[in-house]
Amino acid sequence: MSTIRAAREAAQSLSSKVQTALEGLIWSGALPPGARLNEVTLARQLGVSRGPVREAARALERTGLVTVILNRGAFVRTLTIDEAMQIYELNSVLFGSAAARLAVACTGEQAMTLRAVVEQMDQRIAGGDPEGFFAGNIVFHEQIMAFSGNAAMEAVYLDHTRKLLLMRRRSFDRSGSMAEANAEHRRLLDSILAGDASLARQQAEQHTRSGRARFLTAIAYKDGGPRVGTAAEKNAATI
Amino acid sequence: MSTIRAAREAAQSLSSKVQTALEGLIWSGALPPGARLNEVTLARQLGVSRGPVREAARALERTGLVTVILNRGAFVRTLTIDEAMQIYELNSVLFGSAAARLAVACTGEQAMTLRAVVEQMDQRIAGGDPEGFFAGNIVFHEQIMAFSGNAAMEAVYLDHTRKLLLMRRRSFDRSGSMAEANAEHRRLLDSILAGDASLARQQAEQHTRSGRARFLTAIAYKDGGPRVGTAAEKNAATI
DNA sequence: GCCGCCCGGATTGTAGACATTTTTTCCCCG
DNA sequence: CGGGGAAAAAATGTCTACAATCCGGGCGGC
Repeated sequence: MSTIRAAREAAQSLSSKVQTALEGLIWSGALPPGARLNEVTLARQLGVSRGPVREAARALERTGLVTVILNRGAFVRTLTIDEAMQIYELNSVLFGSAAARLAVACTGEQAMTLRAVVEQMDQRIAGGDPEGFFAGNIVFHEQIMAFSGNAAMEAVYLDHTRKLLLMRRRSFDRSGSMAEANAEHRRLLDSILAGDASLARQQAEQHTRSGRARFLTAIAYKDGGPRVGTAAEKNAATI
Repeated sequence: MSTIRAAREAAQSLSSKVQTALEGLIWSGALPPGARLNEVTLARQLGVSRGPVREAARALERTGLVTVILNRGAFVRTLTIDEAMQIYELNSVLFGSAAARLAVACTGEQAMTLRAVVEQMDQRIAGGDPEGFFAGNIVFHEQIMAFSGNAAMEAVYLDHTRKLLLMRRRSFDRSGSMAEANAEHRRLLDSILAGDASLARQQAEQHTRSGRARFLTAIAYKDGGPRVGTAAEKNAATI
């Protein structure tokens, strides 16, 4: 029956598979920000026709990964710092709301799950596994959103976090950031378990802001610093 | 040059026009919730090929108006009461955040605009123009979201409000609701102009909850009441 | 020497045709 | 007379072909 499940999952439309492939190409940098998605080239590379490629591109447009211009095609979206800041603010509100909700309605099982994730992240920090920590970090936030019980909020959070993830991976290069972030996770979890909704909301929002700060620091390191400051005119610098 | 502008606006892809047409069909009830979007029929009716219809349907899927199932097509989405409640909660958080932000950063021009909208709604209530009030109500909320200066939040709010609008129009059938809602608008605007972010957030959230209550009342009237209560098992009743 | 114009190549937008899946219908069997 | 199953019909998924549009290079005029 495992084969049945496999066959069932394999039976998704070509567009979906193409969409996943395109996400991978964007992720890996093979399609850098600003690049145009040439329909015939991509179709040939992926061994499909232009139709599925077009549908996948339009789907990616709705998720915000690309923008399409009439008669000119789809371009990999370049997120400005301003847009990233706005997404952080949005995520802050959503994550804070979810934490507050969870503080008054957290089950024992959920608490154990969250504790386990935090423990695991600590181990991965100690073991020098930044990729593992990164994955655990995502799980922690997504679990809290999922446990909050509002599917609409969760979907919005996931959508926007994915956009940020396109560039955020580098934010945790320094091990100090990871320990700092996980300490915040632990404090937030304590507040939730204590049932203090107001404190949990505040800590969740603060944690998101800290993540934003870590992200900006990483950007500054990467780009050499001065640019972030000088480009403040429009903050149009792509990341 | 007016002709140039007109030509420029007319020069949008067929998919966009088809999408608008489909939204209209769903809006008007010609495509009731649960109905399947027959590609060849719609294509024939609209005088285009299946391609644009498909693209429009996929676009509508991302906006949440339809859901598409592999090999079965696109169906007009049926929003459950649970989902509507979750969207109200999400909107409450977003609207509250925007109001709080606006309370500390509202310009004089923005204040005048909002005041004018509220005045206009009052006039339309007095003039017995529920459709006009309904439009003004949307403008008021969207203006606050726009003035808050976070495009990401605004986009999320608009997207989800549009889903609710599919059914919310009937919520204001009783004139008492309109007066009540506009009184809340006025109080919220006063808080914003007073610069009290905390109060503005609270009033904005409260206003959204009131809107949810008005909506539930309208639903109860429409469906005869008992169903909402008994269907609480899964709240799967479509609206 | 520079600007504007025109034309060819390339690319996207749309239409129509074929393949695959789903749904419906109808017949046969119990 | 009701239910199961197979075949036909219909609908979607995908592919190929054609039309409209946009970008870059070269030419002529000022």
